[in-house]
Amino acid sequence: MSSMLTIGQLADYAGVTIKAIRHYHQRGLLTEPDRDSSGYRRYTAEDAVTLVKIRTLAHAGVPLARIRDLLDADPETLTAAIAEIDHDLEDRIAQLGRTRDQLAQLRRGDRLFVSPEVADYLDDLRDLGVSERAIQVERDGWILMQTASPEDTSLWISEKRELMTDPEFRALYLDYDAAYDWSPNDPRLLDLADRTKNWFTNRHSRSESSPVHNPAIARLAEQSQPGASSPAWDRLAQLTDGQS
Amino acid sequence: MSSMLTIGQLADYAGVTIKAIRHYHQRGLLTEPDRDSSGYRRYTAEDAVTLVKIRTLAHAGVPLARIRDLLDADPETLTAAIAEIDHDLEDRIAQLGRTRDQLAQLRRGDRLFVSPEVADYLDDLRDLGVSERAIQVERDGWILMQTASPEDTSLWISEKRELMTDPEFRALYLDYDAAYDWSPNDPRLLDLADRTKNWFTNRHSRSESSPVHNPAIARLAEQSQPGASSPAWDRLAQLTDGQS
DNA sequence: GCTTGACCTTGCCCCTAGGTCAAGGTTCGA
DNA sequence: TCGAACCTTGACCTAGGGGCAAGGTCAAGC
Repeated sequence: MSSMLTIGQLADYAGVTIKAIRHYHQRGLLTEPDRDSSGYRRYTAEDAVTLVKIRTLAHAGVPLARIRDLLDADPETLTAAIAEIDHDLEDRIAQLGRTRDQLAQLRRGDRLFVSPEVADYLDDLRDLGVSERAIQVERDGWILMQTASPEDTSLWISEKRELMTDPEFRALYLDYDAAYDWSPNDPRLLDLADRTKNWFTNRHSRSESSPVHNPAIARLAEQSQPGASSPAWDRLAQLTDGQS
Repeated sequence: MSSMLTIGQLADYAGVTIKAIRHYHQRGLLTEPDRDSSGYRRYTAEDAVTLVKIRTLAHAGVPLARIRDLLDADPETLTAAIAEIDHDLEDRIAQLGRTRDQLAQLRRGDRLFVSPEVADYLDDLRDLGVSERAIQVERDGWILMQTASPEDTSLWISEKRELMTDPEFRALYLDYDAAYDWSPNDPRLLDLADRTKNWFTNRHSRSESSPVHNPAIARLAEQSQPGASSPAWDRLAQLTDGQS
C-alpha cells in the first residue's frame, strides 16, 4: 500500500521534526507504526491527526506525559483539560507582557531594581541635583534595607522624605555630596562641619530623635561600597565626631 | 560588615531560587562573592542589581550565555539587544495567541487536522447528511493527498466540489454511504449499481475524464483504513466492475 | 549549656524536549 | 547508474535548573 506516509512526510504535514516524532514514540504518545520491507516506519492518516493534536498541545506548553494521558481520555475530560490549558496560556501571555514592561524599565534606568517607592525617592533626589554617585550609594543602601526588613522600608522612606522637606537638611545633603571631591584641606569643610553640628542640635531640640536621623545608617550603607568615602569626607567625619 | 546578604536573602530579594544563583555562578553570569568566616557567600547590593537584570532577561527567554555577554556589553549594544529581545517576545506572544486559537479548534472538531478548504468541504458533506464514518474516510483520504502533493489539493477539492453540484452524483454518494450497512443480498444494491454505471457513462460523454473521477482514488483512500469496506460495498464493487 | 529549626556548603544525578553527529542502508529521479 | 535525498539506530549534548545526600553553622528558647 503506497498510500502510507514516511516519517519525513508525516513530519512535514504536522509541522514537527522527524526527531520529535521519534521522541513521541519513545514517550508513548504515538504508537510505533508497522515497518515496510526496508524497515522504514509507515504512517496512516490517523497518525497525522494524532500528531497534529500532540503538536498543538505541545506548543501550548503541555508536558508530554500529560499529553499522553489526554490522548486517550474521554471527551469531557479532554474538554475540561483544554479549558485549563487555555487558561494557563492566557496567564503566560499576561506574564510575558509584564516581562516586556520590565525589559522597557531595564532599558531606561534603575527603576527595576528597587521598589517603586524607593525608585520615586531616587528620582526626587535626581531632580534635586544630587550626583549619580550619591544616588547609587543611596540605592544600594535601600536595597540592603529592603532585604533586612522589607516591611519597614516604606516607613523609613517616608521619614527620609519628610526630612528632605527641611531646606537646611537639603542644603547639607547637597553640600556633603559636592564635598566628596574636595581636598581634605578645603576651608569650606570647617563651615560644613559647623552647620552639620548645628543642624543636629536644633533637630534634637525640635523632635525626639528617630533611628533614621542616625548618620551611622548612612555611613553603613556608604561603606558597604568600595570607593564610597573620600579624603574630604574622612576629614568631615573627624570634624563632626571629634566634638559631638 | 553585617550589611551583606546571604544567598537566601539575595534570592528572596530578586525572586529567584538559591539553586538558580549558584547556577548563575557556574555559568559565569554572577561572579562568586567573597565568603565570610564560615564559608558562606556574602553578597553586595550591586549583586542584587545584577541578579535582577539576569532574572528579567532570563524570564524573557534569553539564553544564559547571551545574558552573560550582555551584562558586560556597552550600553548601546545592550539597548539594541533589548530591542531585539522585546521583538522576539512580541512574536512569541502572538504565537501563543495563535496556539490558543488552535486549542479552541481542537475542542470543536477536526478543522485543525486538515487545510481550511478541506475542512470547508467536509463541513459541506456533513450538511448534506453524510455519515461521520464516511466523513472520516474522506478526511483521511485528503490528508494522504495533501502529503503526496499539497499544491494539487486545492484543484482536486474544487473538482470534487463541482462534482457535488450534480444532484445525481450527490444522490449516489449518499446512497453509497447508506449502503455501507446493508446486507450484501439487499435488492437495492442492483439498482444502485445500475445508476452508478449510468452515471459514469453519461459523465464520460459530457466531459473528458479527469483523474478525480476515477473511483480507484476513493477506494485507495478507503482501503488505507481498516473497516473501510463492508460486505455490501464488496458486492457493489463486483456488480460495477464485472460489467464496465 | 543544649537542643531545635532554619540556614548554608558541595556534589551528584535527574528532568524535559528534543538537537546533533556518526555510520550506515534505501529509494528516487535524471 | 549514480548522486541526492531519505531512512535506520545509537550515543552524546543542551538549558535551566530540581532534588537529595551528607554534612557545617547560626540564633532562639529553655
